[in-house]
Amino acid sequence: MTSFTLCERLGRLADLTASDEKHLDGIEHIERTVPARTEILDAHTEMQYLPLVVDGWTVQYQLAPDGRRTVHCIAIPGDVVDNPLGRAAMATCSSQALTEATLRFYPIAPLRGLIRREARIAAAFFAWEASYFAMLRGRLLPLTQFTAYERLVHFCLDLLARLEEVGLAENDTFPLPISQALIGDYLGMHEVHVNRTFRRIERDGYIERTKGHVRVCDRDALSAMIGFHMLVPAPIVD
Amino acid sequence: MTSFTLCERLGRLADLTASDEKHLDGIEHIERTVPARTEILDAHTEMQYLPLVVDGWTVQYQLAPDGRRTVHCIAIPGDVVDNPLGRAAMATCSSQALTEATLRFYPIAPLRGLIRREARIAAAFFAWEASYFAMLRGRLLPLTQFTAYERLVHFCLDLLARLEEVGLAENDTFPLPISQALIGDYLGMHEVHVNRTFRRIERDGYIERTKGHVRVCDRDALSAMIGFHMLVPAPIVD
DNA sequence: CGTCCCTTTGAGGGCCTTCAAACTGTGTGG
DNA sequence: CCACACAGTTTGAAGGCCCTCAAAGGGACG
Repeated sequence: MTSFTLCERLGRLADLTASDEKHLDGIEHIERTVPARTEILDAHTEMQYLPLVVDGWTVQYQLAPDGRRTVHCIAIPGDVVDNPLGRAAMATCSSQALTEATLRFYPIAPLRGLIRREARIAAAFFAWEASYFAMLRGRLLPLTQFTAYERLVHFCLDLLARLEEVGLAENDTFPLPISQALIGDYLGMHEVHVNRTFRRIERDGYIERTKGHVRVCDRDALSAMIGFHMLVPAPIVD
Repeated sequence: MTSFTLCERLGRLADLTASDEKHLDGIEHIERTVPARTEILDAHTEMQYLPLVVDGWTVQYQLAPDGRRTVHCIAIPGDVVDNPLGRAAMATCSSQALTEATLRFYPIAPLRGLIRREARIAAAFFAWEASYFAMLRGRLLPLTQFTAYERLVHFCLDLLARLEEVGLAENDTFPLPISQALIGDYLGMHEVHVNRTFRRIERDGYIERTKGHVRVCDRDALSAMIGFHMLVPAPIVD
């Protein structure tokens, strides 16, 4: 369930013809497994490949000149680390592996060619970008209006839903192999406050935390608390 | 300079053939001018049209169940209010006109057909979506790490650059026909604090405010203050 | 001239940050 | 096998940025 090829991933976003699939599968790609903390992308360098996460977690982050950091995206299997195909190939963020991670790197040049020639492939990339756009928009209300407590609740529900979708979470339990400092940079709050707030949510009986995992005890109550159903992007249909 | 058709707008994002342009120009659209405060979109209703702003300002916002509001996008001429083509047609946000505004509404069904059949048109929509994605990502560092002062500085520089690009700002001066409450909901701060912070920036000599307009006095100093050049999305090239 | 929307200013309080340090678990080398 | 380094978690105390509540002032409009 977690081993996507680019063709399979795009096939979920648009109806590809057999010819499209042949084109996509014909692209030579590089598969590589790297240990945790490996740098995958450097900001301000030219991207040669589209990096697709097959296994493990990666993060995309941006640094301010003074060292402050924001996390653009926490990528799980099935996600692209960064997609340069719709814009200049210069990487706008840095990225590194959070766990041991396996990635597939697809060369950009032939993909650009396919997008120019094959409408369904271009449409699939369009839909893919739209889904990432929707995901990012879903963070605006939490980031601008929610309290730390609510932001963290939203974070848990969102990650649980995303991981369930690729078969990496069940029984309301999901792995969380990342530090609280990173969660802080993702949600715009400080490491120390992430910790205090997490413990408060746990003390309130809404979640349980064990080593590297979180169990959501009362999903309905948490969803109602933050109106989660209203924040989830609509599924892609035609 | 501010009167875009959809075809012209897409043509800036990909190389369209004469045939593509004919297809796009062949789509019957509705042009409508509405007074300020007119509702343009309602969340949770089906979108039938792609709304392109030709003149005036519009805003896209989302409400939390308890009434808190976040502004997803401040749309200026050349922007789409919301693009449902890459996803389900259900509107995810509401939208209204901030000033008197002229919009062109392009029916969705024929556009979906074109995207499925014409690769360059699909590619242009992909690039368009990618540019909105990049714009949204550019707000993450301000929203999560910047102080209110820095966020407001970023807001001014960003809006100035966007308006210059469509010929609606010059001499470091741009129109700002929106309330401080709305700016607050865009930047995740309260109306009152927007006001205090704006006046502080003005007192510090960085900007001047006159009725409905802002002049950036020391653009270089402000850009350096927040590392603005590092936050601007890269231009679209092939 | 009154209403409405928006801006502006003041005072007080709370959420979150900042600084600091102790604690835990893991891997490494002597 | 222990000492040590290192990364991450946890807790405490103090302070500041921003929020909240409140109200006055200004401009547009009927």
